[in-house]
Amino acid sequence: MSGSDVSGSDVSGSDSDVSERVSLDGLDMDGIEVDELCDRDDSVRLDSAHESNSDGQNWPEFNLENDMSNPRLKVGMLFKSKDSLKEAAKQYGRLNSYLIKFPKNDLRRLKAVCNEKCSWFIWASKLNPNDPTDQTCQIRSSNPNHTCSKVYKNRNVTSSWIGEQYKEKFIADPDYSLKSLQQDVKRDFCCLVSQAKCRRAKLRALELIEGAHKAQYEKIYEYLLEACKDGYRIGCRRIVGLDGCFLKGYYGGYLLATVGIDANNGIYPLAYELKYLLWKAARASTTREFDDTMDELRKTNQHDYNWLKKKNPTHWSRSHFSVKSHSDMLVDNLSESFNKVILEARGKPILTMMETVKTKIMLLIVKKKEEAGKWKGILCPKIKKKLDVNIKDSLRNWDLTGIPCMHALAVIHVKNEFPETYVQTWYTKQTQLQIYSNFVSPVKGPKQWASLSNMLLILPPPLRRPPGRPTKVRRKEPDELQTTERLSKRGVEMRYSKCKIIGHNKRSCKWEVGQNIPVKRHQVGVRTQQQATPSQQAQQGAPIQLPTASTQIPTAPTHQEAALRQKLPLKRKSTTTTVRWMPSTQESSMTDH
DNA sequence: AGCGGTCACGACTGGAGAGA
DNA sequence: TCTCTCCAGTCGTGACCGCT
Repeated sequence: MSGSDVSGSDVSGSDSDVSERVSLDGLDMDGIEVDELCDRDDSVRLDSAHESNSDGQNWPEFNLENDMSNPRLKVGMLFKSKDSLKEAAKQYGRLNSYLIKFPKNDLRRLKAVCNEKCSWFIWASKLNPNDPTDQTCQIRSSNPNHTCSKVYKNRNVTSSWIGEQYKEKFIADPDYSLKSLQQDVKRDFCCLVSQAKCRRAKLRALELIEGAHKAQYEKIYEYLLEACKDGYRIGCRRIVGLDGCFLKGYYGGYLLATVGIDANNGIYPLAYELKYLLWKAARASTTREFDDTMDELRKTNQHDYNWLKKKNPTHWSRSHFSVKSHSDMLVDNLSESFNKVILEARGKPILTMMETVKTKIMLLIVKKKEEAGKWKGILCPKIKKKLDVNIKDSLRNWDLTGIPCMHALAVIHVKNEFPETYVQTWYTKQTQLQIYSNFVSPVKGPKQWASLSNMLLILPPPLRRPPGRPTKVRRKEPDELQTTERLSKRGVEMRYSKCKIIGHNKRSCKWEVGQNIPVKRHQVGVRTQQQATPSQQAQQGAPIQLPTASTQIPTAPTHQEAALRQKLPLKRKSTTTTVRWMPSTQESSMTDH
């Protein structure tokens, strides 16, 4: 049996009056000459079709994976389910620029048509309607010929479909723009798509590549980084840097990173999570030096002194640090360094982000371990250098850092001993090697993660995203260095380049050029009162005030655009508006009653 | 089985408005 | 200019029903 090939005999806009319509059941539909069809070798009746099938004849079966690149829908063809047939018909329409619709679609049958005027159709029904377990569906009859022209706006070219088609492009080029996507769809599928659709397509593609944001939140419990913790327990000193970095992903928020110090004073990631006088007080290594500096501050700036006095110096001044920490580090540069390392991961869904961070950590651990292996001597190089130039005269520094001060070094030399042996074991090469002896093992696939069904499900933070483009760049404090500088446009006269009129820009242009005609919404059936455009004024006999500087003829809206404007949607509901930029448990709501 | 009709629901979409 | 969110309209879908 060679069924009629619906996709193959594409005669778009053909003048063939004789429809090559084939029906398996031999019914006379719309005046089709059944006898004539029956005389043809390739025409088959439904009765014989069923008989043949029950006799074991093999009808061609549609393969959703292989046949989708060029779906050929033949009469008698079998589909695993009605949905498979629908998808195949849609795909046929997308690839051949036809808008396929399904006016009849119920539990036992499916009819696909092209449009009202086109004679193309497919009729299919369940092979075994009495068997609820068997979803197999067969094309019973069809007309493969189109009597319509092709369409360039296809509803079946959905954002999801575009996203799947162009997934690879987004992998190759993460900065693949919406404009490029729009042009590529137009070129590849002869289909005009809006930018909004392209945007959703991009979201879909990124979701396919990186995983859905919400789905990943639910897996956080099952995702751990044990190796990091082990390394910290073995060799790092009891000091950690805790710092947050701003996330750019869908749910926003902060990543709290906990970073330790390794033997060589380098950063060791544990888990993911004032001016001159201020610095002088912070760097003071003795309480006496600290008190003197604070006195100086009180005399110069009482306000700053009062503010600083309220802070516990054990948290910020070297002079009050516990000697147990074995570190004199004042700032959280280690955390900032870590934030820079993970910069590229911040916009991704949570687990993808953590995986990216983990990969960075794995590489870091291997690199550090290899470096440590090459060191000569018992001390880490940075510490050795520090020891060589240690000119600090405070004994407390030895207590605080574990590295002998200048006086101690002199005594050690007098005693003819090695200064290295007086340095705390925190700084030895052996310690460094121990810290990096653990590897971050690759995480097994999600299917192999231990199920924690007894735990409360983690949901993404409740979030209502306000209109407008979300912030991706952290707002800098006034005293922070601004990366970009722009000349202010305050006081500069605006001029919209198309209508050439001074005093407004594109957005506020009310001429035809700008098309920003104010439309009253929220009035169903009420004709909108618009400001008359020059052409409308002309029609009404009113004098036209054309822009004098204009050399361009404003483009008139198309009929479709005009119709759309007539039917512009209703005004948005002015109900309670909840504005919450950052996820929080406390809902801040702005009500406009 | 083929076909036509109605209706509720919801996915998808375009456009407005906004920030970067 | 680009990108983003939200809103409301459009239209496809599925579940009915009934007639031929």
